[in-house]
Amino acid sequence: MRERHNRLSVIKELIKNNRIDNQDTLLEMLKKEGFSVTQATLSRDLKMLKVGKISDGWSGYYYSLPENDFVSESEKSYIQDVRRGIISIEFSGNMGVIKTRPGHANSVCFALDVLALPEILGSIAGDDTIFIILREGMTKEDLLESFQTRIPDVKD
Amino acid sequence: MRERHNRLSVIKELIKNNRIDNQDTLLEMLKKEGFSVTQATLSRDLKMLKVGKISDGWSGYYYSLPENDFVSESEKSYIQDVRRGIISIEFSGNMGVIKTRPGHANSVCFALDVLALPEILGSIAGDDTIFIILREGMTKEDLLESFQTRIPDVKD
DNA sequence: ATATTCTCTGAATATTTATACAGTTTACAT
DNA sequence: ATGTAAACTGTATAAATATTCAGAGAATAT
Repeated sequence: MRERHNRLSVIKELIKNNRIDNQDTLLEMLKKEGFSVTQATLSRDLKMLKVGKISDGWSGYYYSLPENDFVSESEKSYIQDVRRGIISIEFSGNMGVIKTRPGHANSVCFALDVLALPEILGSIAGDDTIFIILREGMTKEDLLESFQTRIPDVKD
Repeated sequence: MRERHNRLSVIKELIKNNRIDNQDTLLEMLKKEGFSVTQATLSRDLKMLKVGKISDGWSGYYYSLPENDFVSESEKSYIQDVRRGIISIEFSGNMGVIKTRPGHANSVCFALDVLALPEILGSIAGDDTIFIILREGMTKEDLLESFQTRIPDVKD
């Protein structure tokens, strides 16, 4: 009776790939996938999967898998942005200059902003150059170390 | 009738500092804070605040403020920069002029840049004055509203 | 001033979600 | 084989949350 197990992973997929905002519609989708259960069971499944219901930032709510499977998913793409764009980092006092491939400064800068490294007070991007300001008390070593851990494989 | 505004920020605090898992208990807490409303109103408030309900990883669910208020701790310091420096905003056509305390224009301008309000196409700072250009299709009302939500308590 | 619109609200109700309870099936020990 | 416990589920219902409707002020326009 490993039925539930399969169902759970299907539910996970459905939630990841769709904007679902109530159990009845999810129930429909499940039926199409060949799983026929009642709302009560689904409710239990969702609880088991620790699914949350969060705002879409506009006027509605939708189901979402717990942070771990999500935040890091999105974070990964930012890390990729950094990896793809970055060429070098150098420092002068509390300022850093990141050189990027042409046109990549913005995506890298934005990504850094999202990653919210504690060492960086702020950053501003041109076309292939980013200025970063270290937060007071932070050193370039601190930042590079943070890079090492948050964005592995970025050489310096 | 600025009642709701106050209530919203109290609700925010309550949610941030407590593990609340239903509206009735939140309603109780609100009452103790001097706000007496019905569940219907609270439901609307929560929607307005984009509050979500997420798993505690164990066996229950609790209310949680949207990522935004959390992801960018760094954003808070920029918001502070704006609050500290700004004096007034006025508009003429698609241009805006922000007056700041002497020497603050740059920090405010930089902060606005980081906050990346969608209504602002670009901005340039002098010593106590910032010019901003509204993005096409955006109105000053849009911008002021954006201010309201991103940088609460900045009067205009 | 009067009309008009907008924001905010409560009461009642609809919708959505969770759970108590009972029944079925499987696993596993005796 | 029989008993017992555990996992899983549906039905019915409770609990939680959202929305419809109507109305009261405030704000703005005429």
